[in-house]
Amino acid sequence: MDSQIINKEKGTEAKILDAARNIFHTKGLAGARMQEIADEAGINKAMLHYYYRSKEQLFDAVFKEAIGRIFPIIVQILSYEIPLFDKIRIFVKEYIRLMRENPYLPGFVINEITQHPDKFANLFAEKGIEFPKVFYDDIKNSAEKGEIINIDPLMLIVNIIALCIFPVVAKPVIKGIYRLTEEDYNDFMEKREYEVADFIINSISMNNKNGDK
Amino acid sequence: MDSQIINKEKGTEAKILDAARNIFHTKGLAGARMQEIADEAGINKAMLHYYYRSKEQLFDAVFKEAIGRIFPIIVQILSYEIPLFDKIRIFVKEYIRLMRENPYLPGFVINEITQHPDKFANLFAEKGIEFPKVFYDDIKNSAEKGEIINIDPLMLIVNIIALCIFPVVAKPVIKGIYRLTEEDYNDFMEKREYEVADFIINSISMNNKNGDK
DNA sequence: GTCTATATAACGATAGAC
DNA sequence: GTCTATCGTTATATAGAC
Repeated sequence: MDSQIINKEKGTEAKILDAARNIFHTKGLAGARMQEIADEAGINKAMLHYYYRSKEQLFDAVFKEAIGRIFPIIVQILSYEIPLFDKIRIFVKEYIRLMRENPYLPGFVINEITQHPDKFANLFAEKGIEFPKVFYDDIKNSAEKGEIINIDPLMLIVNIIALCIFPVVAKPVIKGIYRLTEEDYNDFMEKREYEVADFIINSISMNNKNGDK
Repeated sequence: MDSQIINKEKGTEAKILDAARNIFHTKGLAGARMQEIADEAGINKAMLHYYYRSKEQLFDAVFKEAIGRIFPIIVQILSYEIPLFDKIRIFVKEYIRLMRENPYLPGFVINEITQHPDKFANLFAEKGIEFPKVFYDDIKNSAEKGEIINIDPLMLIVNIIALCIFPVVAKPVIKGIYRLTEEDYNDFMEKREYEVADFIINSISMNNKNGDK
C-alpha cells in the first residue's frame, strides 16, 4: 500500500483516485477521458495504467467507493433503536446533508447502475449490503399499532429517499426553471433539511398537524 | 419536409430520429455511437451526416424533442382551473403514467442538462417554457385561505415532482436493493399513480386523514 | 438519396528510456 | 516509479461512385 512515503504529501495512487473521482462523478464512465484524469491528478497518463491497468478498473475503484459511501450511512441511521418519527427526522437531515456535500454522488451512482445493472448486482452481493429490515419493520409495526396511517413500508421508504435525493440530482433543472441563483438554491436546500421531515411526518401521522413536533 | 413519399412507410429522416432517440435516451450523448444509431435505423452511417450533419446536431434534435415532451404536459395540467387537490391528483396520475411510458426520458433530460447547462438555458428561453405561475399561486392562495398548511409553494412543487420522477429514474436501484422482479416493480408503480397524491394531500391538508377523498 | 471506401482525429493502452 | 513516444483501435466525418 504505502510503500515509499518519501516527500509527497499524498501518494500517486491516492492522487489518481481523487482525480478519477472528480472526473467520473461529473462526466460518468463514457464521458470521462483518461487524459483528463491524468491532467487533474497532475501526472502522466501512463501512471493511470501503471496503478490501475485499465480505465474500467479505475472506474470500478471509484464506483465501489461511491457505493460504500452512500449505503452504509443509510443502514447505520435506519438501524438506530429510536422512535420512528425521530428516526425519520435524523435520517432526512443527515442524508440531505450528505448529498449536498457530495452533490454528484447520487446522480453518478443512479446513472451508472442504470447503464451497468450487472456490475451493481455483483457489488451488492459481494459487499453484503442490505437495506435495513429494521426500518421496514419499524414502519410496519407503527402502522399495525395505529401510530401512523396504514402504508406499505416500501412506498414510504421510496418517498423518503425521493424527497432527499431528487432535489440534489435535479439541481440544474430546478435552478434553470425557477431562475434560482446558487444562493437561492442553497437556502432552499437548507430549509429542506428539516422541512422534508415535517412533510413526511404530517403525511403519515394520525394526529393533527405537527402533533409530533 | 416530406418531399418524396414514394414507397417507404417512414421517411429516412424520421427513422434516423427514432433510432437516435432510442440510443441517446438510454446511453446519453457521450455513450452513444453513430454506428449504433445507424444500425438501429437499419441504414448507413453516412445517412446520419447527410440529414443531420454532425452527432451534436442529431443529439440536439433529440434533446429538444425530449424537452418539448416533458414540460408542455406539466404546464397544461397545472393550468387547469380546478380545485387544488383535484389538480394534484390529476397531475400525479398523469405524470407518473407519462414517465412510465417513457422511462428513460427523465433520466436522460436531467443528465444532459447537468452536463450541458448552457444548452438547456438557451432552449428554455427560446421555447418560452415557463413553469406555470398559476399552480404556484394556487398553492399560495390555498395556504393564505387556510385550506392547506402554510408551505412554500416551491417546496411543495419540488416534493410533488420528486415523488413522481425519482422512482422512475432510480428504477434499477430500487429493483436491485429490494430484489423486485419487473412485475413487482410495475405493481409498485401502478399503486403510486394514486397513492402518491394521497401522500401529498395528507401532508398539506388541514383536515383529518383522507378528509378529501 | 444511398451506398462503399477512406480521411482525420481521439482514445485507451503499451514499450522502453531513465 | 515516472516519463516520452508510439502502437492499435475506434470514433466522427467526408469523398465520390451509383
